[in-house]
Amino acid sequence: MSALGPGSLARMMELATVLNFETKDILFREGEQAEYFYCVLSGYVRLYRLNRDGREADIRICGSGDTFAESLLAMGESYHYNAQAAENVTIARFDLQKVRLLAEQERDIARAIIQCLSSYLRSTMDCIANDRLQTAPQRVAQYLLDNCQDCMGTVSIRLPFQKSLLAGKLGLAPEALSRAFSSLRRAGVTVRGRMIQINDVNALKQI
Amino acid sequence: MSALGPGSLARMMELATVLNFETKDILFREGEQAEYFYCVLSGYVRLYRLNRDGREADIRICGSGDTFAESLLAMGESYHYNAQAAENVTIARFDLQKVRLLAEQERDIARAIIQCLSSYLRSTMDCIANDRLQTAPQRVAQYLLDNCQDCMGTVSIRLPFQKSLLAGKLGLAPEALSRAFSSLRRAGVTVRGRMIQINDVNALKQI
DNA sequence: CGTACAGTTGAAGAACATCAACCTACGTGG
DNA sequence: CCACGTAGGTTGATGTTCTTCAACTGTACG
Repeated sequence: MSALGPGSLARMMELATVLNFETKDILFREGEQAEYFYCVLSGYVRLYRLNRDGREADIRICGSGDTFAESLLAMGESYHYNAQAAENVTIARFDLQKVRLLAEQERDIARAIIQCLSSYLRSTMDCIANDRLQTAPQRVAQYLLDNCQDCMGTVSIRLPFQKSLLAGKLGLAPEALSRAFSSLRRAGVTVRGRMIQINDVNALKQI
Repeated sequence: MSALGPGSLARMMELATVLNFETKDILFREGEQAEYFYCVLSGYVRLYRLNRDGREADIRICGSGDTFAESLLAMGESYHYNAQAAENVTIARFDLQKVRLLAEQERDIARAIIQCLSSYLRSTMDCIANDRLQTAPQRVAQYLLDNCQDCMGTVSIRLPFQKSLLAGKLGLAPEALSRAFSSLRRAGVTVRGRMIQINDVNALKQI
């Protein structure tokens, strides 16, 4: 949105419907007819898939400012994952068909879509590489490092969501995340609820 | 390309440089200044990342018609993975900066980029879900099913590349792929070199 | 004070990686 | 024509990593 000119911005805002969902509400399911794409305004939304046995795997955790199901602007008939509110959330919903038409007319909207898709493609590819290269403690260490701004000496971080959600985001069972945290204690990471203190950022980088 | 009008197509072709690489040649490395994006014309290109110990993990295997590094059209300064020829390949190379300008002018080029990014984003998200939900035999079974067209009764498939490349694509060590194939024998899958015979497609779907 | 939920810990097992040996198929040079 | 070397693939043995299940702990909230 921040990349749009005033005219396009206004026309996008006209198409937006703002909605609230409560924790664990399902926004849509895999296979459903896709009519909208979404932008998170507050809270977190979990995108996940099921296997035949009903086991769930998170694909992405969307926070405020993130969009999802945008890739259906180009191709879509139906959603290919489930979306669930991880907590009480506010989202903006856009009619896919109308945005498609708008993107044909307005260059800056098309450009914003390209930016957005590129950025998600990149982070999704990063996710594959991390899953395949890193162990659980390494993934957690990287998450912490990615989420501390200044990144020097001693830092404190507050997790923005539940640990079980972080576990899913990192492709781990909640127990594995817990064990990863406790194995990071020897690297100077102290966990108290959602507060995480890192004694030495450089030590963490060595993990 | 097939979605472009004649004018845009011609202007894109003007920007293309066709190049050949031999097996194991490196097209570019992670962190290098990005000047081009690529389209595979024949052969296969392996996109991969390294961890600190030098272990490699494949992110994507690109065959003919696939593009890569297109996400840099929106954002890029440098490549964020390595690209290596998995066999003798022919590729077309496009100057990123020039295509950026062209995409600003020509709507159909912007639309084609959106299509392309959407499709890769979708398949990359599928890859994450598969990695997290499926075991090695299941991934192999799904690969086989995805690559048999008619998909009824008995089918034969010829792998388009080496098994070690398939292993990397599926996020497995070569030994794990070999074991997965041998565990699929009881589901009626016979492997002889690159030829794979599936006795009963429906049985494979149950895996 | 009791209930519910998030998180931790322990024990067991599954799945995969790694290392090493071996087994082809193929091409080369004597 | 045969010995040899190489590269791709298989198989076995072993260890690591993570999942799963279960019991338990802490904490927030009515």
